[in-house]
Amino acid sequence: MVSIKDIAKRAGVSISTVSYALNGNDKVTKETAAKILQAAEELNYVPHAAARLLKTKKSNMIGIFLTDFEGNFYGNLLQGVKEYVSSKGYDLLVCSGPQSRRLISERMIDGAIILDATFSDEELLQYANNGHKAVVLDRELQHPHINQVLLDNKAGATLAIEHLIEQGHDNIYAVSGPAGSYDALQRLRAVHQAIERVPGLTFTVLPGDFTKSSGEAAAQRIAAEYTRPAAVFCLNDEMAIGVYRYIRTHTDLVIGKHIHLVGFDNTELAQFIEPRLTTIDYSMPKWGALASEQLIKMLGGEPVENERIYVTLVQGASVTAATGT
Amino acid sequence: MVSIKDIAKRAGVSISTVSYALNGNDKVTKETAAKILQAAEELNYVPHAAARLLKTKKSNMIGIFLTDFEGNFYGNLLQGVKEYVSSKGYDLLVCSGPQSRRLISERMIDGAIILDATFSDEELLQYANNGHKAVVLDRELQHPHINQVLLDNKAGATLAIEHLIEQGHDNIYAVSGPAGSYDALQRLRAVHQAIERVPGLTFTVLPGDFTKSSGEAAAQRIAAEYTRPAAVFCLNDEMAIGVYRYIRTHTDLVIGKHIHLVGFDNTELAQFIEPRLTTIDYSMPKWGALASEQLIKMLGGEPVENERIYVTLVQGASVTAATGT
DNA sequence: TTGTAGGCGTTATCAC
DNA sequence: GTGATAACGCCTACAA
Repeated sequence: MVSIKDIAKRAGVSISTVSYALNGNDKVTKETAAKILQAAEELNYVPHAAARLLKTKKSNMIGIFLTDFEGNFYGNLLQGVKEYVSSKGYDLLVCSGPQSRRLISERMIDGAIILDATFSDEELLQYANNGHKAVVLDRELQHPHINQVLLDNKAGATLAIEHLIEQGHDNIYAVSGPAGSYDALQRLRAVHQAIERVPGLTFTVLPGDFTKSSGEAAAQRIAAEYTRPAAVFCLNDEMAIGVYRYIRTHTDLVIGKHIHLVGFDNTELAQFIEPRLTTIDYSMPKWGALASEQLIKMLGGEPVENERIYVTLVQGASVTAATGT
Repeated sequence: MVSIKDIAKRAGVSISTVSYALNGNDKVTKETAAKILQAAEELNYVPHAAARLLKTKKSNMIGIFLTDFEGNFYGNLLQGVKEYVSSKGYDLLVCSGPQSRRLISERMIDGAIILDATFSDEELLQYANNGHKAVVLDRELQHPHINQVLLDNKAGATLAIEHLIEQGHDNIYAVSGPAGSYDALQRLRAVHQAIERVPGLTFTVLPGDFTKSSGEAAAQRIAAEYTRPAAVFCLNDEMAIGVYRYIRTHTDLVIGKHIHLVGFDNTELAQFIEPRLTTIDYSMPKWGALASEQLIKMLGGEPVENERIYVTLVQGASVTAATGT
């Protein structure tokens, strides 16, 4: 592998001159610089990132940590992150799994974006204490080196429940999320608040874990005890899809008539399914872009405030007005 | 940041002894090793990856390069790769965009998996000539440092067309893929071969680029010239979804009756859409796992052969038998 | 303007 | 068994 030493030899100068020339330092004359650049070109020199990192302590890479690679849930988020960070001269590494965390502690990346419930708060705080910067998308964590960019789960869940109530529904189910999920917890809490505001509702919480199959299980339960139209708020679209699948294949009930359904995330599938799923929408790319903006500001030592991503309700035919009582 | 030097000082030994102890070399006595490990623990030492890499020339990271992060097309592939490589002690970095290529040339990763048409063959060969190992999923490239794991596009496209013909269709369209795509080229070539084998078919190729909107454009064209049932083979599911969307929202034609549709990839959406899309299926995780297996073998200096991923036809109601002539 | 030298955190080769 | 010491490739005062 060719190093600056080789190119120094070929250009007949010292390695420091090469380094200067390569980094565009104007201490070196145009002629020698040209000579050096040419030599570098001829040898097709590429710098060794590790060596530079060792010295400069800056990798110009940022990492985003996801629970897994499944679903196209994250595609737009990643796109948002990538575009922003590369406009700032950073590279993006997408990471998943416990092993890849060494990228943080071993200083391969300059900062991290976390959307991965398998990180514990303690672990993250530990990294922060060791000087690593991060922005978290899935929890609240107070630390000078940690910034938050969170979904407005409360608003979303409230919109969902209020929409069902406005449509005249009074037999309401919520399908919850996995135990460790911050988003699920926030949403469920808001659901309870919205429900309690209106007297006379029948309300049931069914367990769920954000997977299709848990949606199916919930649908089975709902179908089994069906006596009158039910309104179901699944805490994410994935589970709502599970409900669709079960209701359609195992019952004679009809979504949008007997079962009224609301999801959360506005995934691609939600838009294509028939009838279209009523759900909570927000901008994934914006979420990603904002998160990376915050992170890069932190890396530059700028002060940042915690941010929030706003949500809206998109209506589909999966919810219609209740007919009489 | 604490380095082995610090821990050497605290344990009252030399840095080389520390290094030995940390790497589990049995040249050092149990007692000193224990003392050193404890000191490292107390200082909560973490090794600096860049320094190690500089010395050992092994990062234990492999990179997979994708054109973009969109769609959940790659989720299962990535899962397959990740599981395999982490079982072998490697980390996976998911990369996209021109900038991230420096990970290869700057030796941050030990090897690369390429599924990104924006890499040119020349560029890849250049990397290979510089000693970098790669397995390619989207082209044929002969080089001792490059291995191929390709889809059996020919079989897939042939299955698709033959299925349409068997169902009695004789008015056949193919919606092609983007210009640079190896997969698209292979599929289209096989389509032509299958078509030519049967005399008396009406056959039209429509331009496409693997996006939904190009599918919609094709559907528009097909609907405009509609006189009798048409059988359409979209070279991927994404475009087939576009066809659905256009046909459903802009025409009175019915998929599975007037328009018979086949896709390629068996994406999640294809399974949920009504009527279910007939498409070509293959195992994404297996593709990923096989690719990484080949790569890791290459890294270990083992010889490898090019591999192929087999495909099958899955039938949905988007294609039914032609009714009379 | 250019060269010398030291150091970044490791590993590895020697002596002791 | 343990400890100096020289790399690895690059950057950067400081000297010349």
